[in-house]
Amino acid sequence: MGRAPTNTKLKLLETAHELIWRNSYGSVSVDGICDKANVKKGSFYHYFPSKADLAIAAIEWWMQNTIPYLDEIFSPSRHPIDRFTTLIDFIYEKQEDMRIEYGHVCGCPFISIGSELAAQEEKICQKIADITKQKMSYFENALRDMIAMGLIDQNTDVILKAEEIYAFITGNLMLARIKNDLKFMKTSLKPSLLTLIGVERTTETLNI
Amino acid sequence: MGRAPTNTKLKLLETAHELIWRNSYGSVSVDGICDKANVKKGSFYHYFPSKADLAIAAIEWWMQNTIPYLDEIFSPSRHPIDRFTTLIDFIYEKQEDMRIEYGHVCGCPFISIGSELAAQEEKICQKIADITKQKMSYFENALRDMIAMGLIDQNTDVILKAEEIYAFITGNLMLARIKNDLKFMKTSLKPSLLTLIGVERTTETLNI
DNA sequence: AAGTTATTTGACTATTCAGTCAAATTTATA
DNA sequence: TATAAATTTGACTGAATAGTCAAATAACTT
Repeated sequence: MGRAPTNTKLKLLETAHELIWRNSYGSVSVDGICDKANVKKGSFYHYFPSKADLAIAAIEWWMQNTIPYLDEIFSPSRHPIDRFTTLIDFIYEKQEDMRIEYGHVCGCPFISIGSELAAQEEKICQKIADITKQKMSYFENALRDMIAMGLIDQNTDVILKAEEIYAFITGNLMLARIKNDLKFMKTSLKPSLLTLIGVERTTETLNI
Repeated sequence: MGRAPTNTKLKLLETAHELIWRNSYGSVSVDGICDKANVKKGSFYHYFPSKADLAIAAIEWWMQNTIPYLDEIFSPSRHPIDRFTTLIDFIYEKQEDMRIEYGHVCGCPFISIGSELAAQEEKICQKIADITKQKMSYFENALRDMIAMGLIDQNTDVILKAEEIYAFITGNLMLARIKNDLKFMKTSLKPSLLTLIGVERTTETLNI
């Protein structure tokens, strides 16, 4: 009984996420999203009570989308140093793809939107804070393995170190977006990150 | 002959900068800026050809405002490690003041606005890239002194290291804004930054 | 085919937005 | 006091904005 669900909601999520990531929350209108998604405005408000709610849903959807990749990259079967270097490769490739397709480095959608709406949308901040914690837990997990393997200082505070790593990568993504330039990310981010983590030079140059 | 200049332009710069820093470029309207500055819209467009031009001028004005502080903090008469620790103190205090006054951690205005307008306003990106370079030159200068004093590895690439430092601080400011939380910045940023720079533990714990 | 339900439509508000402009006003100089 | 020049004003435009809603439609079940 009743009509089957359509893919309209998903189309809206995808379109909104892409437009907001490339541009900004403030510069993307509901009309613009609807046009690009070939959806009428009435349908939009059938699925989402407001523009802000769509943005939150799009972020949530994107994170769910990302988790399988993180699970693979941070697989316990992978050498912990390799997890971080693979993460950097993954981030770089995505950024480079988008730069080629859209003509602009796009950075991290969570951080860009979070910063833009930090003072306006409490809910969005909470959501992004949750995502941040979730991502850092991957780092913490890898750092614990590194301690167990004697790769880094036994007294490393993994919570703190994970936050440092996250801030470092975040900062690099922001600067890459503003400068529209992936040079640093391509050539220097990986060794810089390993130094930050505290991996010994000898291990680092083994190119694991 | 003719009428003397007034402080209207400055009032607009100050007001725009404060509102955009606290909120975002997209969420602040010309009307909002004019109301808060007690200036009529006609006057606004007498001084600035567009909203985007005001934003650029406000950023430029704020950087000019900041330079004397940077000059003092990075004075060659100061111990180079002390320059960085003083910078962190300076940043933290400003952020804490704003958090108390406005109820929200505000982060770095240059980076927030730059990220928001990265895909829309070429001019603003160029301006912020210039500011970034200018700030990093303070770091490079201090790093060279540190090499000369034997405080860090003689083979340190100061250009690269300055970029790392800038990204690290930037990332921390972004996360502080999104989480509305200065804990990490208050207690951990300083030691983390010194580790990133590569200062020996012994020197670090001297609390210079 | 009839009934049920979610989905889609398009026309509709009311507000806010950036930007315009000619006229009025202020303040300085000569 | 007359003149000159920058400054200020307020009313205006036209477009874009987020959001509403009743009616139409599509697709599924029985």
